[in-house]
Amino acid sequence: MSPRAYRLGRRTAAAQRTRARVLRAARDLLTARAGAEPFSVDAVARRAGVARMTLYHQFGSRRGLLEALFDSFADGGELPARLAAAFQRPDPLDSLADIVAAFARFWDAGRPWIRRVRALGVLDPELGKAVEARNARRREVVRVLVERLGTRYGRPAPDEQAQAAELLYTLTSFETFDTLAGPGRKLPDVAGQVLRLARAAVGRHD
Amino acid sequence: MSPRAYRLGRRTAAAQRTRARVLRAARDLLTARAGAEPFSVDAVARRAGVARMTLYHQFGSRRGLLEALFDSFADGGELPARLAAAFQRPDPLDSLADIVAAFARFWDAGRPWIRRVRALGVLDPELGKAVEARNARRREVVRVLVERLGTRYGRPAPDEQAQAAELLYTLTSFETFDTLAGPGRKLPDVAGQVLRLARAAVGRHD
DNA sequence: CGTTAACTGTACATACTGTCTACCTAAATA
DNA sequence: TATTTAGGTAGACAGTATGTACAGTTAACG
Repeated sequence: MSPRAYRLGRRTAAAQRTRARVLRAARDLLTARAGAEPFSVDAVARRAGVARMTLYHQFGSRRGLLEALFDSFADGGELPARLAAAFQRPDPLDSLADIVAAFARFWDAGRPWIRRVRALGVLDPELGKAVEARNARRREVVRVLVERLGTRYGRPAPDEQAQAAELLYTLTSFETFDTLAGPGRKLPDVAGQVLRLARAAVGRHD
Repeated sequence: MSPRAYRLGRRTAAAQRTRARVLRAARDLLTARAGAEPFSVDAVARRAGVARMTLYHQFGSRRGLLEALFDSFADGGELPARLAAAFQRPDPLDSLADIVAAFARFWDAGRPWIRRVRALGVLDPELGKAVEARNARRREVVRVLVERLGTRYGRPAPDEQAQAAELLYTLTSFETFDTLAGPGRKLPDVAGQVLRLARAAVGRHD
């Protein structure tokens, strides 16, 4: 697909490396114990072992850093592959189960710091837009799924489909997972509970 | 030195009045369009028409102000009365419906600023404790309800009851309501959707 | 070798929190 | 009436944060 850029040069390579190091430091800092340490540009820079100016040079601003962090996580993970695999299932109810499980894994992997980035997104409207853009993808995923369910199991009224999509969107949200998981629930248990509700949301109970 | 007995009459009345004015200003500021204006102690003071020092004098700190704001909302509303009324219903399934409706109303009334206070609670662990304390009440509400449902409709295994309580806790959370309501859904519609899931959560489908 | 760009160091303007001190004023009390 | 008390105010201050400006260093690149 994309031709491998074999002439990219050591300069950009090094730049990408520091970029990655900074993002990792930012993630670690956000993950750190109970939010005791405030998330400041300076703290991230110190943790990454670079100058504060490097951050502004590379990300433009604190917000830019957070957006880049959010993007790196969303793109870097294996969520897209898992979602694609879920849609391969012949029975859309199986797809639903896989999708719920995929999001549960996804949220669980970055729980402590995703929670904070989202909180920052609520407080900073600009950052909030970036978060919302990611949510739009999930919204599309559930919309397509509901469509398939309608085709397979009999199509309900359009507004009922829309309602089902809204419910699935909410059930697969980070907030639902985070609240339900609480301080120490096991991942499969939580995913199972969400799936039960999700089946109810589309009118297919156990 | 014998501290003179100083019974407070009109003074506390006046103090309560400024207190209320400040809290109102804080609420309005948090509600203000899209969070454009940052929530600073100074901004609240200006909006309330008092000196910044008055806020520190009255609430101790920015966090104290936010906690007071949160408390004033929780205590001042009609939620407790509605919950009490809900528990009067003979059929616990009717109680469930009323409880869901009560929380939906409650969250809807302060949606724009509750969202921000909760975000601030995520970022500030101390403030988060205050928020969590309020959630503990709701947790107790759903626990008692699940207990009643078990008595009335046949008691499931203890861990199933615990799971049902967790689900109801999540479904009645602000985050669920806020996500589901989106930008422009009608309150009764959202409450109805949540109720459907809540009934599924306790094993009572339509 | 000269150019370019990542990276750095320092200084600076701005804004916010929180503390301190002194002060004014009106209510409450002796 | 005289005095105490507490709510509210004003200004200065320290500490920390973001973000900008600018000059400097270093190493890859043509």
